[in-house]
Parts: sequence; structure tokens; C-alpha cells
Amino acid sequence: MSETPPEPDESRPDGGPPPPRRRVNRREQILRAAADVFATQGFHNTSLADIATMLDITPAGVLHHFGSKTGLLTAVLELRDDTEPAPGGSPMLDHLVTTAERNSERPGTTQLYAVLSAESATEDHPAQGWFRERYTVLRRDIEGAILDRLGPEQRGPAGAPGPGGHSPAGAAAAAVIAVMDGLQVQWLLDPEAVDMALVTETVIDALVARLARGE
Amino acid sequence: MSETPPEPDESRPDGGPPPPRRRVNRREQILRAAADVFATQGFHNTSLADIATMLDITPAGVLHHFGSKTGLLTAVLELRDDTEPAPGGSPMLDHLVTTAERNSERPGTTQLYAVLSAESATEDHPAQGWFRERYTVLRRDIEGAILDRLGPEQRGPAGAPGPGGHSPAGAAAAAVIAVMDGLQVQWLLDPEAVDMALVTETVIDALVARLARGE
DNA sequence: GTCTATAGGGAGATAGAC
DNA sequence: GTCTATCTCCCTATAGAC
Repeated sequence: MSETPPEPDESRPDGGPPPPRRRVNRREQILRAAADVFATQGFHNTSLADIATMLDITPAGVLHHFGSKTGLLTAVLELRDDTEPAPGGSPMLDHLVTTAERNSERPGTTQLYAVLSAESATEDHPAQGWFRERYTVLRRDIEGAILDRLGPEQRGPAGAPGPGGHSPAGAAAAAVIAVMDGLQVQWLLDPEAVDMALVTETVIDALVARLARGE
Repeated sequence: MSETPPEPDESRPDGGPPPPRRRVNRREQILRAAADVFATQGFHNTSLADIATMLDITPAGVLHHFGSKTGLLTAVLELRDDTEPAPGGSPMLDHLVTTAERNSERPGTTQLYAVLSAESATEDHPAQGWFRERYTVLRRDIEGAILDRLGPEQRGPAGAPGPGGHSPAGAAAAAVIAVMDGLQVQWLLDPEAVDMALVTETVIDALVARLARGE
């Protein structure tokens, strides 16, 4: 299953800086394994032993690098594999569709965030603050992207605060995020049943069109 | 918190069936406690002891009634507190908004399904089949409701199979469900940040308008 | 710096008391 | 029919070996 790359003896002529390790760093190996198994099993349902076994070490070997199971979770979340940086403004909306498409080919990552985000809504979950912050930032950014796409002339009413202190564009932003999240669960349970990218695009278009009409 | 309604002593003139218990039935008490705590803590993170403690019995006392922890989960899911039966056809769409509104006042139930549905997307989760089936039925019903609202004249293109074998109305149905689910997670993490009913209504309207325009 | 041995405290479920 | 005593297993984390 897990291959352990051979470790060549590294020669250091002078008494230089601390020896660089050929092996990518145990820490990274553990992070990858943890991300995989948190995704397929959830956080609470995963034991340190599950992760340790994948690397042929003991559970305590894992804990050494992260202090606690919670510390490991935090590190996994920070990992954020942003292969491509998210653009700002109107192009961000297209980027969201692309992301949905990409997620269809990475069940592991998709599952990781889908499962953990919902699990974080339980009492005193260690990832709660992380996800709360993430949603706050996402809502703000996507609201900006929507206003950007509408253009200055149509922006007026959509940007103004509405009921509950939220602007229509802000509500639309929450909706877009919600659609993407909700679709992931449906897709994970039944991949044939939904086309995440198509539906995401449809909802974005429908919401932007509605805002453009000033409703 | 949970009130235990008094059980009137039922008089049996003849030597009828086994003696009625004054207490509502242990089974029901356990179900309510389990639903509460599954909601706030998730399924995997909840122990039988957590539930047993609430009723001042031992974990095995709980297991007696349901055989296994999984059996208890299944029973909780079947519980479905459909206070009001969901209508069919176009009124169902209004009912969805009402449901979102009601969910804002029942964090417990909201959390139960939000957390469990995502958790069910993990490997071999006992509730996986239940949620898969639930989504399949919901998508079909809501698709019907959308077509109903569109009316016969506009229904044509929306009902026809599109890319991936799914009709535009079917995609919209998946989107509506996704929005409701996704909003729940955002709302649970930050109740002030989103208005579930408002956003749900907005998305439904935007999607129906789009279909009506034949896009 | 990296990891193992072991502690110490639950977990779910079986078997059987009342 | 209802529940407890108890078994066995597995969990996270500390302390310390190499």
C-alpha cells in the first residue's frame, strides 16, 4: 500500500546548516495520510492508529509531530491545496464552477471538506472556528464578485442592505456557497445523480440574472 | 428541556392485553434523548453512555431496546417529525420555505439532519442508504413541484432530459435541496449570518424564473 | 529529532439477573 | 419485558528510550 522511498546517505563536506532530509518529512506523510482518512471516515470516527498503520508506525509516533489529534486536524485544514490561486472579482464566479468540476475528480478532497464542515457544527468541535471564519470570508468575497459582475449600473439595489441587514448580493453569495456544499453531499452519496459543475453554474446564472433585473 | 407528558391511566374493563405502563414507554424516551444528543454531538461522537446517563440507566439498558447503536440511529431517523404532511405539486415549493423558517426555530432537528447527512457520506456509514434514498425521493418530488409551478405551456424544455440525462427541472430540484442543506451548516455555525428562509425563497424564485424563460 | 512502550480511561456488546 | 454486571477491545496521551 504505502511505499517508503529509500533514504540515500547525504554527504555534507563542511559543518553546514542542519541536514536536509531526503524523505519529504514525516510530517508531510502524516498530513497526507490524515487528510485521506479524515475524508473517508470523518474526524471523530478516525483513530490515530488508522493513520499510524498507514505509515507503519505507532499512534504515538503520529502524536509526536502534532501534539494532539486536534492539532493534526488543524494542520490538515491549513493544508488547503490551492493548486491555483482563486481570482478576485467577477472571474471568481467562473472559478467556482471550475472548482466544482475539479471536485468531481477528487472525491477525497471533496469528502474531506463536506464531511468536516458539517461535523464542525457539533458542540465544541475543534474545527468550528476555522469553518466559521472560512464561510465569513467566502461570503464576503463572493458577494464582491457578484457585484463586480453586475456592473456599476445594476449594482445599486443589489448592494444595498436588505432585510436582516444583508444585501441581496450577500444573500446570493450565501446561496452559492450553500449550493456547492449541499451538492457535494448529494454527489458523494450518488455520483450519477447530480452534475455539480452544471448545477453550480445554473444557480449562479439564475441568481445574477435575478439581481440584474433588480428583484 | 424535554417535557414528559403525563400518561393517563387507561381503564380496561375486561382482562385485556398486558398492563399499560404509566411511563410513556422507555423506548420513546430513549429516542428523544438520542435525537437530541446525535444532533448536538454527531453520531460517531456520541456514546451510548451519553444517552443512558440522561435517563439514569446504563448503556446496556439502551441497547436492550434497539439491539445496537446502529439500530438506535435507524430508529431516530425513522422518527421523522412530520408535524405537517408535505403537500405535493406547486405548493410544495412554498412548503420548503416554510420548513426553512421552522428550522430556524429548531436548531436541534436542523443540526440532526445537517450533521448526519454529511456524516453519512463516510465509508460504510449506517445511515448511508437512508439518506441516499431520501435524496432520490426528494429530487423527484421537487422536480415535479417545479414542473407543476411552471405550468403546461412552459414545461416543455424544462422537463426534457438535458446533459447527463437530467432534465433542467431535475437539476433545479437538486439545487434547491443543496441550498437548503448548505444553508443549514452556515446557519448552525453563525445564525446571524444567513436567513435560511429568505435565501431559500430567493433561489427557488430565481431558478423557476430562469426555467420559465426557457434557458 | 523520531518514535515505542505503556498507562489509564472509555467504547460497544454479550450474558444473565430480576 | 426491562435492565445491570461485566467482558473485551480500542482509544488518546504521557513518559521516556534511542
